Amino acid sequence: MRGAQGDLLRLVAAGHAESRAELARLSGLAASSVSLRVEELIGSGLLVEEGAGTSRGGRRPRRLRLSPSAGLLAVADLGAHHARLGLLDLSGTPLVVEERPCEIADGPEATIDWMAAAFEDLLAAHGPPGVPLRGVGTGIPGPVDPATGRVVAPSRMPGWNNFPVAERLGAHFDLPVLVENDANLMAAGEARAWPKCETLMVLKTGSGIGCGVIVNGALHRGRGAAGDISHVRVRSDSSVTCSCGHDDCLEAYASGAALMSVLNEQGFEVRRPADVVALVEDGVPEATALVRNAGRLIGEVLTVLVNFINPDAIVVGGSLSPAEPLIASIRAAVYERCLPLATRDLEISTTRSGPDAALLGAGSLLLDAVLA
Amino acid sequence: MRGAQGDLLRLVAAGHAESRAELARLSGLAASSVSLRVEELIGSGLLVEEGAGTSRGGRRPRRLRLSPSAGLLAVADLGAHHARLGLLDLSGTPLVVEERPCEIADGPEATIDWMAAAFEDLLAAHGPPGVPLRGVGTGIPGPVDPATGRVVAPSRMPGWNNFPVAERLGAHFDLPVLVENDANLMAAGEARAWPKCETLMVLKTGSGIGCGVIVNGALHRGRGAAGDISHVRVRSDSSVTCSCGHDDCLEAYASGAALMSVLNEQGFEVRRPADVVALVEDGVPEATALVRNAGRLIGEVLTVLVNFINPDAIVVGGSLSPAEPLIASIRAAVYERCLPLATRDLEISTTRSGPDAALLGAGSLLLDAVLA
DNA sequence: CCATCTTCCTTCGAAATCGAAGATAAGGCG
DNA sequence: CGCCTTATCTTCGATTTCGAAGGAAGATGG
Repeated sequence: MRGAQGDLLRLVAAGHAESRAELARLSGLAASSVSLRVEELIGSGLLVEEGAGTSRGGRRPRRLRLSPSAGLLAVADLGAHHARLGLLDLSGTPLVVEERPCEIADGPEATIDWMAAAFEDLLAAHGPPGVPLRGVGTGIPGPVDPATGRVVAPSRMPGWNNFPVAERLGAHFDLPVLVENDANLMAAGEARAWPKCETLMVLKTGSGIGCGVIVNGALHRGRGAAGDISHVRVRSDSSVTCSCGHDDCLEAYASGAALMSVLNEQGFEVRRPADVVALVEDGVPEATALVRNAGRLIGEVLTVLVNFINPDAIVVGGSLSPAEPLIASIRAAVYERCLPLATRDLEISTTRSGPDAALLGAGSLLLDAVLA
Repeated sequence: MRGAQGDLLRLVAAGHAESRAELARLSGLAASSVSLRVEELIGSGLLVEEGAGTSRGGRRPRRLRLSPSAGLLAVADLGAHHARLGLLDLSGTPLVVEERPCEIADGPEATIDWMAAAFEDLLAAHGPPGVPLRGVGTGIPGPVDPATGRVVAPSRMPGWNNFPVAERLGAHFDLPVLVENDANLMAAGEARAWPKCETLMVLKTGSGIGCGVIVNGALHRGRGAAGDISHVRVRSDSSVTCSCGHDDCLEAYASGAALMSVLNEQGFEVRRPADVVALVEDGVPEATALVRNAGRLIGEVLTVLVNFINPDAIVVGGSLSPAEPLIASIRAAVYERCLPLATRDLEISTTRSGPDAALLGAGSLLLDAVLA
């Protein structure tokens, strides 16, 4: 969408503006120009006027929304053994979300082709007739080079190194394509739920430990690995060699995989990070102690980062995040050791967007490409 | 300066554009509009056309510069016992820079009033007649709340806590006033010398350890303390309690003050960080070992941050930075332990802007306020 | 030396944007 | 209920910006 119209559409779609007046304030355009463009957008069927908003002391705003028939986005979040798939409208509202089994170890060609078929499937089953698909996107559990859309040196994705994911996915759909690290997508999704926070750290605690960073309201990608904290050296009595070849990486002590391996050795049967959470909720002391120690280690790493970028909030998500002791010990470590100025208004809490955060984030980022 | 004209002026002043064509490319305006505005700016005496630039295969650009008579900026960089003072033109080029003794421990009122007098002094001696002062700014060796221009909980500035520096300085000059942490100013100054780097970490190694962060080309302030790494816990055999009350802060091992105190105990006479550098250059093994250890500790802290924000470059400045072993051991630690993706094109080197980096940074930031 | 290409800059009618004024639609208050 | 205040949205003439076309000045290459 060209020029001013695209800007307005983006503001509405992203949820930043709901009325002509808000659009004028946020876009910097004159109110009269906004009205003209909005009429055009309504005329072309992309926006709809829907009832009135609440008054702020004067005339009530006429609420604007993206037309449900403006288009659809198909998004996915790949995990090691499952994929979450969803269909969103252009304002990022999910029409349908499903989780399906999917082995990432089957390699990139098979996985991506499977994903494309699943998207077609969802469209046929849940896509309103006549509404066009406008973009596709997926999250990848490994580093992604933002420039090329290739996976770069992933640690747990055999066969994917340097594979041009965006290209392959684009071959199925002649549309804007987004390929992004899963923690980054999660961060982008959470960012919409924390509108007052300009700087945000979003932690994904599952089998691995991922982290996405929002600086100044925008996802910070760096060279594609920004937010990676899993191979930070932690202070520890023992000494463990991580898969990356270095000693005492955070991941080797505090990731879901590390916790599971210890618990399995101790005779518990855990297969997924959620099983660890279940043990903690059942009050199994070994599990609780382990999780608490993981939180302490993660928190100690975060102290450095909190002093450094002064985030407005730290959001903890991922399959391990429901474990209360985890977030409690993260909080304790951060509040104890960070500078007062950095923690004064710092909020540390669990996800506001829930398990679909990454899908919502994919929608949010895709929007920019679709309405460019 | 209102609207489009201000944007163009800023681009020229910041050194991003030198011709109408470049302005058109960078501002997003049409070439014809740029020409119109530039004519107006030349007419009002703010811009001057000065010779021709070098051809890039076609007609040579007509080079634009800020008029030397467009205005002056008075800037300072406060240290514990000295202040650097300078007069810049609006393009950030220094007319004069001086270092004068100044005790920050004399308290804020005395220091700021002294600074105002020194500015008047410089203007009288070096300010071209008829050229107006357009803004004043200063760097402070402690945290500054960007919103209020107050000093917040400084560690080595008795009597300054919560003092409204910007307000007091503004009472002397009815002009835009900038008050900013000194490491942040240094970062802003270096950023101009690293135009291809979007993300930059600038380390100030002197009596203390400061760090400024440039993300996406802009200074990241966070809550005012962003970049603070001096109170990060380091791995160490012994145990030292820092002035902040915690154990084993980086500052307690690797700051110039810490090195000086150890060397003094060993019978060397060192009064300033530069004396430490001199010992190292004289090949005194005790000093070299100490500096190398400091570099290693700093480097280990940086590994976390490099993995996290993936900077394009790390710039080391400050009075300790001429010591070769310091930067060498920082490099060693970072390259050894960071992710390959993060270090692939990472440059780690000493300052490009030299000792005036902070003054140049103050000019750069002040410009935004002056041309707003 | 001359044709051709590239880049830089200007000209001028068309289109978009602005902003002041006013119309419209609420809530608050005596 | 009338009147004031606040806020939203529209109308319309003035201003700014755009973009296509072309002129200016130099590079390139026979």
